[in-house]
Amino acid sequence: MNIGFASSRSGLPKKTIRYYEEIDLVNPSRAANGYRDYSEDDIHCLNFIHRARNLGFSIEECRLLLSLYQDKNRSSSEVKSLALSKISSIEEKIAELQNMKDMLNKLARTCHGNDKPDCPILDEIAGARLNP
Amino acid sequence: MNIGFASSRSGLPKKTIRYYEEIDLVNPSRAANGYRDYSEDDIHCLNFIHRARNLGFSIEECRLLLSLYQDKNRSSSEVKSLALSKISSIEEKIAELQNMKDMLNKLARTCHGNDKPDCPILDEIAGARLNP
DNA sequence: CCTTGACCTTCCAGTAACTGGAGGCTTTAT
DNA sequence: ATAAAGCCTCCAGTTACTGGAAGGTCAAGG
Repeated sequence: MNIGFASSRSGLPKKTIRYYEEIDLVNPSRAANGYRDYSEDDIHCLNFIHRARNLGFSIEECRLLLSLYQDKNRSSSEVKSLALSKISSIEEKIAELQNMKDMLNKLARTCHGNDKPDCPILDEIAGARLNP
Repeated sequence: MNIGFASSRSGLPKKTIRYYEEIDLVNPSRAANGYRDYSEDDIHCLNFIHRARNLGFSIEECRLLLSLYQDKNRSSSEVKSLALSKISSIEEKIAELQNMKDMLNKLARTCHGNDKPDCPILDEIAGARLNP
């Protein structure tokens, strides 16, 4: 099946699917006219990648997951540790964003938000007296 | 003062400071020998940007904040609304990450993590039966 | 005066993961 | 026959830097 169909079957944009071929992630065969020709297996891989990306795995992690997925001798612990380390890096990101949010909230609360130039937000950013 | 000093005064890498000049964010004057020569005002701007970046503002948002900061006729509401919209986009990101984390946790809990190939994580990614 | 090392300069390339567009085939439908 | 839709490749741009090469400048020591 050609790329448009592969795109609707996988939910990935055509551009992205071509990109995945360029980086050697999913390599479809080619039809006589030069069009990409995706097999059911290829679609399966695209779906797999799509879901792993939604779980926050990077492309390189997806490549690894895919190779584990296709390796009948894999150990599940390898996959689990990848998942766990991904969880902790997500937790770090959340904490960092939470910090930003708290600080911005603190700033926004003190700002009147009127048409006067007087702005505690800018003052604080300029002076870095967020936590005196 | 030259770039090394500006770097230690602002806490930004020299490369980053040069980049900020390249994109017209902070334009120092030049000494006779061609070296960049940062004024106190320039340092102040660099610090301002450094802190705004840490609060999660993009470069373009920093540019705007900086121009507001230097505009004596600004209205504080403009700054406040920027802060508020940043807060809500941070909240969105947090929610998304929280979702990823929950799903990964759900997956990791069901995986034995031993040396057998049997892996519910991969099975779920492959089949997308996360929320049946 | 010369050298050494620490500065500084510019320019080019690379990162992650796509996305958009130009220019040009092929297929399908009317 | 022709128009629209779909496909192809290649190039450039996105964000915010980061690393490195090749080379100029400056201060200290011998």
